[in-house]
Amino acid sequence: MSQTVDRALSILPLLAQGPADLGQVAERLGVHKSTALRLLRTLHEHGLVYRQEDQRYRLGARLFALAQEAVENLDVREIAHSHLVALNEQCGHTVHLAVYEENEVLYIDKVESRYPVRMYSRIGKPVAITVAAVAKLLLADLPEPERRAIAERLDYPMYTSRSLPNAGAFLKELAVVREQGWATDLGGHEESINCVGAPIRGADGRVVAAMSVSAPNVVVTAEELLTLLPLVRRTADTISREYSGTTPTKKA
Amino acid sequence: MSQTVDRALSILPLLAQGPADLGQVAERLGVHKSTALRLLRTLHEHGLVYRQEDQRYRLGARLFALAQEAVENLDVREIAHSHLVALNEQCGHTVHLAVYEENEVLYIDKVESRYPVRMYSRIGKPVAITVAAVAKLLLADLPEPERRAIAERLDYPMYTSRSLPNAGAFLKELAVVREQGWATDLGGHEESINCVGAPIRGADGRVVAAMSVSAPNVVVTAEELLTLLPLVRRTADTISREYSGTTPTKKA
DNA sequence: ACGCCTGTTGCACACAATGCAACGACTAGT
DNA sequence: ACTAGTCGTTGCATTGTGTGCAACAGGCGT
Repeated sequence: MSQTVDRALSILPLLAQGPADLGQVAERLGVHKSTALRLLRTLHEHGLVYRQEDQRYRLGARLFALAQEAVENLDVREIAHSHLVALNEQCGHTVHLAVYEENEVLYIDKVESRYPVRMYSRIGKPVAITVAAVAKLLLADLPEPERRAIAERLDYPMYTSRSLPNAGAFLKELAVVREQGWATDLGGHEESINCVGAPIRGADGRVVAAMSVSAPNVVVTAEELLTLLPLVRRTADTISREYSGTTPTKKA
Repeated sequence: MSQTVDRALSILPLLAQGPADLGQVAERLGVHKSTALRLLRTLHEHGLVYRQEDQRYRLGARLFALAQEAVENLDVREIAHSHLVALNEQCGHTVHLAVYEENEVLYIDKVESRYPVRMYSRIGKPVAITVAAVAKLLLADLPEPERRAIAERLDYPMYTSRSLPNAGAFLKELAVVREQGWATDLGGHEESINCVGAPIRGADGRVVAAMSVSAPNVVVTAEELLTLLPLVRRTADTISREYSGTTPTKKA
């Protein structure tokens, strides 16, 4: 809608791929160097880009601070956190919390496994949307047309032989998840990693977040992990209750 | 430098404090509602703001993703990480990695303590700049005029009775740190928490990052923590060497 | 049904962002 | 050492683009 801002913001994902110098930025934006310079300067003043010693630009510090403040303002996250920690202390495995937003599913909290073998993931990282247990839970709750639209639009990378291969299989899986009220990912993303997840619901019953417990085969088998399901569901329900009871608006 | 972009970017920190509706945004920017609307729309298209059900705006998902990609592109962090993990496995305490950028010191990596009592911190969060060991290390290496300028400009909150109270004391402490090549924070931020830190240097000898080990009194006394100093310094030096040896530009 | 509040759209005007060209700093090549 | 080339930076005229206004639409409460 606003050309100038649009151009300026396009610089961010560009720099996310790695540092770039003025010429590169100007070229990839399709604008004159002087224009790119001014945009970069403005971004710089706001701390969103940083100029390193070799004069190239990269993303700046304030971006972290912003993302940080943003994530801390999410009510679900704040309420859920202590419960996730408690769950982790009981079972010892990695616990994740995720939300759906604008066609993306992303982790907003994580409690690390206490076992030496950890799975790689990080808060803020987009989730493997077609296979992760939390993604299934979040998408399964969307209104039917939107769910279908997204399913059609997605790519279905075969991370492993057990990844869901296409929109049909995915939608079918979502139907199952929706029906049973919990979800799994048994080696669909990483051959040796399994997850069990449950949804967190708001006062109106809509799914607002999803949580899961993940563990590699070498620590517990899929069957053993599934025995944790009642515990996971109970934790999710506890969080749901607490979340629903919250006064809608908090502080200023 | 660019008015439009400037205004648009000013919205981000504003929303970081919490969700706001169109009117509030327009008012706090000092522009017409229609202007604010267009700016917000542009931000929205880029995923930087999200419109929640009650129509209010808050920071969006892509912000996380950007911050995430950004932090993963930092060479120091990538190189240091495995060493930090190794150090954590040896001593069991929380290990931090921080950098200085544009008047701010911020954590860019962290390995959690294996002890049940953990200190609160989060990567992306600005560091308590006047007391943290890593902050002292990073500021101590700045050229004298800049160091002095920053010291004068800072606030000196008395987190505890052992916090550094003013610019004079701070600069004196920095001189000591600079001289000895390591730093501590003994209860200057949280009464019961101590840290020992060491600098990581680039090929030219300049400090590019700083690392520290933190532990609460209830786990180890300050004296015991100080016995880890040689280990911390050795780790920092190892990282420095590896970092200096890196080819300046990596991949595309 | 009415008024009030908030978000949204179309439009004319003015200003602010743009591209150009010239300059300065720095590197590399001969 | 001089030149040719590259890259970042600045001042300026031109116009395109962002702006505020005023009118409209939709929701909510009374």
